Amino acid sequence: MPELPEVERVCQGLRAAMVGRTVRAVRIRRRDYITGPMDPPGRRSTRASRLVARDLLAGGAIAAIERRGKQMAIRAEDGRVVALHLGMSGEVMVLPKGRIEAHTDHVHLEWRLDEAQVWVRDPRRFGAVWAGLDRTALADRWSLLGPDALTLRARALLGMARGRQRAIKAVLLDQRLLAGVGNIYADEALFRAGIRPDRPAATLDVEDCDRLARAIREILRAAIRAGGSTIRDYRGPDGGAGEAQLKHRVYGRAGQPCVTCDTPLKGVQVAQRTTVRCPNCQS
DNA sequence: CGTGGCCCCTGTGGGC
DNA sequence: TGCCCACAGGGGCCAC
Repeated sequence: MPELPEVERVCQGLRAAMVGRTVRAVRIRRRDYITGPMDPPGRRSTRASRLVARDLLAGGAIAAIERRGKQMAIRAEDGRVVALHLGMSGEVMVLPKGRIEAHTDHVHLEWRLDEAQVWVRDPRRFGAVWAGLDRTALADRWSLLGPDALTLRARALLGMARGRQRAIKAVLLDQRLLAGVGNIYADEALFRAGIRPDRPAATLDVEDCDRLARAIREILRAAIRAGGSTIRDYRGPDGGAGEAQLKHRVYGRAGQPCVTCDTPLKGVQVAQRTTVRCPNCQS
C-alpha cells in the first residue's frame, strides 16, 4: 500500500501529533504484530512475547520522527526508538481527543498522548512494529536499506544498475538498493523517463540514469504534495484520502490510451509485479 | 549473486 | 443475493 510519499505524509502527521509531547499510555492489542529488539526484520515467527509498555515508548517525551524509504521511526529524548513499517495495508491514525473513528478493527497498537491518540491499524498484518530499539540498533537495521529515493542522484542510480542483468524495475523495487519506491511509482517514473521496465539494468547509460533519477525525484515530490495515492484504502493520518492517483499516467491504466501517443498501454509482469508500460513511448 | 515460486494475511470487486 | 476466484500499494525465504 504505502510507498514513500504516503509514508512521508504519515510522518508529517506523527510529527504534528507526537513531537514535543509525552506518551502517557501504550496499549498493545495484538502482541504478535510487535517484534523485539533482537528479531530480524520480517521474521514473524520470532516476534517477542515479553515486550512491555516501556519498550513501546511509554512515558517517553517524543523528540523526533524519522523516515528512510518506506520505514518510519519514533524517537524519544531518552534514546528509545520504535520503528514502523506499514506493509501493504498498514495505516497510522492520529485521533484528536473526542474524534469518533469508524474503523476500530485490526488496530494492533495504540499510543495515548494528552491531546490525541495514535493508532496503528493493519488488516493484512504484512507490516510490523519494531520495539525496544535504540538509535544504534535502528541505524544497524536501516543500514540494510539503500539510499532514500527522494534524493536519488543519477550517479548513485548508475552504480546500482551497473553490472546487473535484472530488469531495471526489479532494481528500483529492491529496498536494499534503493529505499522508498514501490510498484506505483516505479511504473510512473519509468514511463516519465521513457525507459522500459524490463530492460536489463546494466543497459542504462548515464543519460538514462539522469532522466530516471530525475523522474523518480519529481514523481515522488509531486505525490507528496498531492497527499499520496489512494487507490483503494490508503488514508492519511488525518483520515483523508490522497490525490496523487489522479495524476497517474500508467499505473492501473492497462488497455487505456497512452496520455502522450494514444497507443493502448500494455499490462505485463515484471519482477513478479503487475506492470504497465507504453509500447511506443518507452524503450 | 539472481530469479522464480511460494508464503504471510484480509478485503474487495468482477463474473457467474 | 451468494459463491468463487483473482488480485491488491510489501517483502522474506527457499531451492535452483
